[in-house]
Amino acid sequence: MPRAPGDYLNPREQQIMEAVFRRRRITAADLEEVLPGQPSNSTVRTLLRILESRGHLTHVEEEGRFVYLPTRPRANAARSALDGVLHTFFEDSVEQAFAALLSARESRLTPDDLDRLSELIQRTRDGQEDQP
Amino acid sequence: MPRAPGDYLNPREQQIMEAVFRRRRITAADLEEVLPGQPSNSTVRTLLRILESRGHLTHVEEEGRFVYLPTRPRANAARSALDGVLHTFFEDSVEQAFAALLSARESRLTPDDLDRLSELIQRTRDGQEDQP
DNA sequence: CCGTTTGTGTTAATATATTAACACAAACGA
DNA sequence: TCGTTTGTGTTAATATATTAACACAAACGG
Repeated sequence: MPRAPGDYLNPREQQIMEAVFRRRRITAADLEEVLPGQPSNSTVRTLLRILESRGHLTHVEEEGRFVYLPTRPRANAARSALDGVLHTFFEDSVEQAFAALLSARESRLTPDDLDRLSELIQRTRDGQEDQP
Repeated sequence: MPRAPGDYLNPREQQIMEAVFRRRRITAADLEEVLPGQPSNSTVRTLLRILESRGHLTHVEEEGRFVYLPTRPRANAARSALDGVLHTFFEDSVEQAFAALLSARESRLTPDDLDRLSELIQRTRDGQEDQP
């Protein structure tokens, strides 16, 4: 039975959902390698089944084994995750979050990267003109 | 005893840490109002003590009651949270995360907001010139 | 054909999280 | 002064998460 929406995932569930979202799809065997603590294959399959029963995952059968996929659209989940971080740490401010992303990453962002970001903003501005 | 670093928080711990980071500081009475499910004051205090024993919180006494604070520097925690989201959903790409923050928020970001973001990028670029 | 490998479902033991009862101290107002 | 309020610490019952043993099916190689 799915838990109430807005409920938080327990530690193992978090680890699994992150792995699935990162890789888009995952099998029990894959997950066994990914999860810390070297859980048994049996354990991993149980966890996957629980997550499916709670509505977080679904599965398709491929070549005899189960491939698990997130039920939530990826973009949707990504947005929620970002919103959560903004809410907790940045007073829901996109600008503050931007600043954090830029700062101390300076060494990793090339001038070309920055150009692309500027362009992205420009495109956003352009897009707004159509629907003011 | 603190758990291993990198360990995930359980649901209640997540809720509490988010509340503390959002408000910077919190008392048991505050938290009682914030947490879903109307836990008793006794319960809340127990949870806070556990979080302190695990190294996530510390407390100071003010006017006879305990005020709890995160042990981790806020900026540090914020960064980790952002990095986590980037890792799970955006292939560690700042650019992809930017795009997500901009898209579908268009209606909420004013042209002035966008100007400020551009400026932020410009400042980042300027800062880099000093240390190429 | 039969043992090995790799997959599944069922079920249950154990560990951890979650909740709160209870006991006690200090501050406050009648 | 004495009951009430609001805080604390100790302790324990209960619920949930976590782990994996066990049983069985299908595919594969010798």
